[in-house]
Amino acid sequence: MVKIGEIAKRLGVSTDTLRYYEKQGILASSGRSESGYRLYTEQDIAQLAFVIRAKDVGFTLNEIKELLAIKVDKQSHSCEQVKQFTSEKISQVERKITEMNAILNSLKLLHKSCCGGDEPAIHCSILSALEVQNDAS
Amino acid sequence: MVKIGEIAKRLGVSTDTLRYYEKQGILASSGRSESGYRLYTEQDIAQLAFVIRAKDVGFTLNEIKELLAIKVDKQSHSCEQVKQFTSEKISQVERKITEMNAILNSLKLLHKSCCGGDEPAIHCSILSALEVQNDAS
DNA sequence: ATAAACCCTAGAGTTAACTCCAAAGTCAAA
DNA sequence: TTTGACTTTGGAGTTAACTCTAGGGTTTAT
Repeated sequence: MVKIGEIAKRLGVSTDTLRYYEKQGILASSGRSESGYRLYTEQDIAQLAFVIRAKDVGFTLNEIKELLAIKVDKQSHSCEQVKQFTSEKISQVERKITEMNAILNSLKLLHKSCCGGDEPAIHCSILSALEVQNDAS
Repeated sequence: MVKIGEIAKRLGVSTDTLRYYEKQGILASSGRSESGYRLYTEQDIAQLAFVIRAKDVGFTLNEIKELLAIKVDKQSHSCEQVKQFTSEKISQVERKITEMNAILNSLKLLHKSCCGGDEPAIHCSILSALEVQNDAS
């Protein structure tokens, strides 16, 4: 059980952010000390790491909340609901990966062909790189 | 040369957003009509498509502006600068793709193992899926 | 035992990225 | 020719996700 400052430092976020996430229902601490300090478990840290990763690749906190909320039990979601929801999210992530790869290819093309020594620098902007891709497709 | 409404509809953004992007130096129209209407070329549309894609995968407008600004000419950037900058961005995108794949794997695991009929539903949350991944690594 | 470094809450302030509004000019169709 | 759908500008308003401040309690190192 670690205090808020420790987990903040370990994951590179501010303590304010952690309290904000708690308020938003993203990540509550597992408990409190006698004096009211938040105490986090390793599980909490794993969850927070997931949140940060998901945020970094463009998910909103609300979407992340939905992801974290996936559970199968009597009260909340049925199996079917979970299957459906995860399917949608899988497609969404796969689409993002595709888009990311397109951007990556543009950048690589740019990196490779821009300054080719004697050759004319024809592909020296993202846009010209994009054009080449479009031509190729 | 198409008007702002046309390009907005084709790319699924609002005309307000396009004017906002212009103000931010992300994408200016190629010209204006007699009456002052913004006119866009197919090139502009390609550029805007890139902007939208980059935004969708988590780049900020400022980062996108940097990407679009890459050019090699006497006035602006040297070859070395471009090489350096694109290298950094390539690493960044590759890291994002890795993170995205981690999330994708969690989701797939969840999708596959959550509702396995008779078997107990052990991997029924992102967190338990994450744990399995951590155990495996 | 006291200063420094930590933690608490409530609420105000900030930034990015839109989004909306008012007032007015332009264009195509009936 | 006038109605309706477009466009213009400038500026105000909104939302998400923090970030900061004030005023206080707690822990730890010296």
